[in-house]
Amino acid sequence: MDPKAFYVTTPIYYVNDAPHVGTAYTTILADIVARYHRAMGEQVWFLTGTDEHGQKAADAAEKRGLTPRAHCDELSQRFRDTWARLGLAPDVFIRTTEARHAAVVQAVLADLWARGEIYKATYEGWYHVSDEIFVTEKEIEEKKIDPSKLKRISEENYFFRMGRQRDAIKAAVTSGRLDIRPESRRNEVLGFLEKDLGDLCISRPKARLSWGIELPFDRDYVTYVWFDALLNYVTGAGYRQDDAQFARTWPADLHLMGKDILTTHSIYWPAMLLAAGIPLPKRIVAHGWWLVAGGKMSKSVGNVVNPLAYADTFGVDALRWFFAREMAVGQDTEFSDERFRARYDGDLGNEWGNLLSRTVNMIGRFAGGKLPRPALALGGPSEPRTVAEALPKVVPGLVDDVAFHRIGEAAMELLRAGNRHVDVTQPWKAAKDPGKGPVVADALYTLAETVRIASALLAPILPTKGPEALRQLGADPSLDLRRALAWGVGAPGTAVVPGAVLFPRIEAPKA
RNA sequence: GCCUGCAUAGCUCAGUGGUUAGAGCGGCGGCUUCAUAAGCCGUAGGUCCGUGGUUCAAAUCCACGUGCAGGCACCA
Repeated sequence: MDPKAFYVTTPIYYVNDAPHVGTAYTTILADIVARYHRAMGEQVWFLTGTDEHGQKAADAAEKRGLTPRAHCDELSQRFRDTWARLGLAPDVFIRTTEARHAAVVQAVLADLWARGEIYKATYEGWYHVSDEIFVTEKEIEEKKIDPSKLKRISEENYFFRMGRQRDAIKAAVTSGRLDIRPESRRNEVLGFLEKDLGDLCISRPKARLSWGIELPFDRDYVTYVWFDALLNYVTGAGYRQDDAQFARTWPADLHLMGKDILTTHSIYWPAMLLAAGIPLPKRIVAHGWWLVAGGKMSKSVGNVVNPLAYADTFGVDALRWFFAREMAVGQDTEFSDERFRARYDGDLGNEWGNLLSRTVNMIGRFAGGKLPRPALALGGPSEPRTVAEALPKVVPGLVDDVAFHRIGEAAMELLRAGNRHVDVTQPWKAAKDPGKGPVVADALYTLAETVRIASALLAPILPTKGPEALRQLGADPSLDLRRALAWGVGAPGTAVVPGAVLFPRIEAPKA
């Protein structure tokens, strides 16, 4: 049997929101996760996609004079185009409007209905007549809705017995079988589970909303959001379509998402899976928001960051680096032009790109363009070597923790040690002294290994620039990361390939 | 209203009882030229939110207060 693949997901994004910094961040994060696991020799299955049913999509389509299908085709394509532009390579881009997904949703619903996990009941509440939606008392108060627009009505609907699953979910979270991170979010979920867990309304009468997946046991209704959207994670893994694929993909190893939809994923989704008899995902990680000037980005304030503009100006790799390096997953973090430039110029240009330049150049000038054979074994002891040799022990754990800011910091620490080593050894001076050939060889070998290892380590975050740096050093970009991290892999005699400056200074004033 | 978390250098943060509290960035001074006006060295800068307590010893544990963030308050 094929080995289990590492299965990482983003949420499927609602088509009526255009791709923005939040969705771009989540998707890039998932791509980085996928690349690290691939770099370490694992099979990977990376899913993203679009959520396309529901009132907003139907309304928007009607306004444009399009069928919902045509409207969604167009908006879904916008996400695909954006991800392609950002160089993201999901293994599957799922759409909730795919026929195979409807089949999965209906099969699960039919099964739950047959086993009494779904029942019909009456919902009574305030209905907003012109908006054609039910509103809560909280919403009425907060949005100061005009009472004359509200009507008290009751409606028959179908409910999923979510409350039954409370203890099982709690047990899964407490035991760590369902690992929710960061810990503060896990506590939040456990707090939520302390109280009674209600059942979940999962339907809408077609008379009110027809753009959805029909309930298999009542053709007058479609299912509402939860089963429709969440089951994509199993559809995309081959559930009820390809048993072999499902077996090597599910359970998901990592559901990534913004903190806004944590409850949905850590309560509703596990409840659905438990009721359906499908194993739970292993881990849920909720990340924070990108803030601007200390506050949330908002369209009305006009302070929304367009990540594509940064990718266009500085390159996709630079955007990925900023996302990975600047935000500790789980915390809110500020996105500013100043910080972006500091990361680009400081980390990428000065520490990494510049060290690559000076190393390749010195090998060209003082070693005939080939990686010299060190006099001392592996170039002798040195600070960069000490730093590098600690990496294999910590990197896998950092990947597992989705702690890419720490991986970035570790790479920078290595590069800083490399830059110091240049000053300590001063190869350009030693090269003038015929008796110091061994010193030059050791220094240049040490520097080349330093940059090679840092570049290999960073390649999953910067999938263009990392391999480019490795090629300039004559190293193999396809080498397994665990192997590439080993000091001494660089073979004496390897020709360096001087190339373009890795991160040229960009003078554009604003992205 | 209830619950949780956080509060450390100008900025972002590390530091979960034990010598003069650390890093990166930024500031200031110097050195250097292999390199992308890059690099290196040195240096300044902190009542570790406040008050009280536990302890031989507290940024670190406890209580209260203040501030900020978040969750819940029967959101189909």
